[in-house]
Amino acid sequence: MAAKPEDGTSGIPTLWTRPQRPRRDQPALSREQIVTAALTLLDSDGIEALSMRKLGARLNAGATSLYTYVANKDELLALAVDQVFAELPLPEPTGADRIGDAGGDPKVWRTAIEEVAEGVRAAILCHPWMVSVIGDVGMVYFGPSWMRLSEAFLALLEDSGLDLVDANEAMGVVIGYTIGAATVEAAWLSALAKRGREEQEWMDQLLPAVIEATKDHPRLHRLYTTQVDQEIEAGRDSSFLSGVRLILDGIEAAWAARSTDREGRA
Amino acid sequence: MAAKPEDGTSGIPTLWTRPQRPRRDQPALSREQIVTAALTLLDSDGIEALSMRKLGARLNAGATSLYTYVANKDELLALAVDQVFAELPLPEPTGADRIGDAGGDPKVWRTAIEEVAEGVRAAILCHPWMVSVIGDVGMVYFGPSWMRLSEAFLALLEDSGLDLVDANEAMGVVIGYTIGAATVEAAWLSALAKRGREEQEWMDQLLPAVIEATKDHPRLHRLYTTQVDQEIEAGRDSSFLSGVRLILDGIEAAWAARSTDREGRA
DNA sequence: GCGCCGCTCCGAACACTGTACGGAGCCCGC
DNA sequence: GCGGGCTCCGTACAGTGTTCGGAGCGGCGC
Repeated sequence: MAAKPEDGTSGIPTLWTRPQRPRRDQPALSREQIVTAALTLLDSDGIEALSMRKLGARLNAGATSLYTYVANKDELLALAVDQVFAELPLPEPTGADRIGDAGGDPKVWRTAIEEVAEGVRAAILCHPWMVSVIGDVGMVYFGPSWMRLSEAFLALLEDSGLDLVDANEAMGVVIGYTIGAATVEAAWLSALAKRGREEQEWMDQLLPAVIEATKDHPRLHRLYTTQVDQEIEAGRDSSFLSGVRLILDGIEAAWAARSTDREGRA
Repeated sequence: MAAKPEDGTSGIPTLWTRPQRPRRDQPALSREQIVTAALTLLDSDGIEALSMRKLGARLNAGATSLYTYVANKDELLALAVDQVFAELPLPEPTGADRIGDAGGDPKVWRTAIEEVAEGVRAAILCHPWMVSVIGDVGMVYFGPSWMRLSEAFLALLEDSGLDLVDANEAMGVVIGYTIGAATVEAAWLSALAKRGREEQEWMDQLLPAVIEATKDHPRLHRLYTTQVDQEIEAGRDSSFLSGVRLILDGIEAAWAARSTDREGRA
C-alpha cells in the first residue's frame, strides 16, 4: 500500500481520493451512446426494465446526467424507435416494372412491397417493446428514419405507376396493416416473455382454457382446435405474408378499376 | 347535540367515534363499478392519470381495496378494454348477399364489414388510452367481448361465401389494418392532448417545422404541403374508409381468383 | 495570469407509483 | 359463543421520472 500523502486536513479531496475526472476534451456521454445502451437494455429485459437510473448505471453515469442529452424518457424512447427503423434496408427502385404490366409472377413491384412490410414487421417483432412506445409516443412518425422509409416507399409506388395521392393511400394501408398485425403479435410475444414461458409450453397450458371459453363461439372454436399447430412461428409468418398479398391484390384491383374508368371516359 | 355516552375510558371507539361501517349486506365495491370508474377516469384524463390511489379515492375507497376485485393494474386495464369492446354493436347477418354476386353497389356484405371496421376504429379513437394498453397487455385478445366480435365477424364472412380459413385471413387483414391505422391516429391524438393543444393550432405550429424537415424528401414534402388541409378530422375518416375499401377489393379479387381456379380445375 | 461563463456531471430531494402484508371490523355457520 | 372467512385499508417498501443546486472543469476575454 502506498503511504498517504502528507495531507493533515481530513475530508479535503487529495490527489488520491479525488476521482481523477476524465479530461474534458469531449463529453463522457453522447446521445448515440445513450440510445444504443437503451436499445440493448430494452431488447434484453423489456420496456419495464428500462429506467433512467439503470440506464445511467450501465453507462457508469448518474441517472440525471442523461438529461443533458435527452429531454425526457419519452424522447429517449422515440429516439430508440427511430434507431431501429434506421437499420431497416430501404426498398430498391424496381426498374421499369409497372402495375398492370402483363409480365409473369412474381412481379417486381409486388415483392418489393412485400419486403418492406416484412422488414417493418420483423423489426417490431424482434424489438417487441416498440409497440408500447408507438402506442404512447405520437412523435415517432416524424422521426428522420421513418420519413426516409416513407419517402422510399412512396417512390416505389410512384415508380410502379400510381400518382402520389394513390401511392399515399396504398402505403397507408400496407403500413397500417403491418403495424396492426405486428402489434398484435408483439403484444402476445411480450406477454409470453413476461411470464417467462416458451411459446409452445404456454400454448399447451392456455389453449384448453381458451377452447373451453369458446364453447359459445363455434367458428373460433373450430379455428383454435384445428389451426393451432401451424399458428406457431412459421404459420404466423406466412399468414402475415398472405395478408400483405391480399392488400396487393386490392391495390391492383383498384388500379385496374380506375384505369378502365379513365379509358371509358376518354 | 346529544350528550356523549358515559364512557369513561378514552381512546376506545364509542358509538360516536366509530365510523358506522355500512352494513355488510353486500360489498361496498364491485368489479363492474371499479371498471366503469376506471373508464371515466381514463377517458377524461388519459392513461397516465390512472393510478390505483386516485381510482380508489374516486370510489371513496382505499387504493388497496381494489385488489380484492382485480388482481393487478394490468388486469384492470384489460377489463377496461374489454368493456369498451363490449359496447360495440355486432354486425347484423347480411341475408342472402354473397361475394361475387352481381348486384349493384353498395353490396351488403361490404358495408357490413366497413361498419365493423369503422366501429372498432371509432372506439379506439374516442378512448385513445386503449392503444397503450393493447401495446403492453397481450391478454386483451381473449376477452369475451373481443371474442364475441370476432365470432360475429367470422360469421359475417362465412355467410358471404368464404370458408372458415379464408374468412379468418380476411378478418385478420381488416382488423389488423383497423388497429394499425387507429393506433397511429390515436397516438397522434393523445400526443396532442398531452401538450394540451387543439389539433388545428398544433398543426399550424408544427407543420412548418415538419415541412422544413422534409426538404430532402420531395414526395413527403408535396404531400404535406398540398394535402394537409383535408388531413384534419373528416379527411382522416374518409381516408380510413377508402383503406378498408381497398382491402375489400383485395378480398373480392382473391375470391374471384380462387373461384375461377376451382372452376378451371373442375 | 485571472476571472468568469457555460458545460457536464451528479447527489439529494420531491412527489408519486404498484402492490405485499397484516390487522380490523363484520357476517355467517356451527 | 366462537371461529373462519370476507372486505376494507393503513402502512410500508422499493422503486419511478424529473427538478434543483452545486461542483468541477475548459476555454474565452481581458
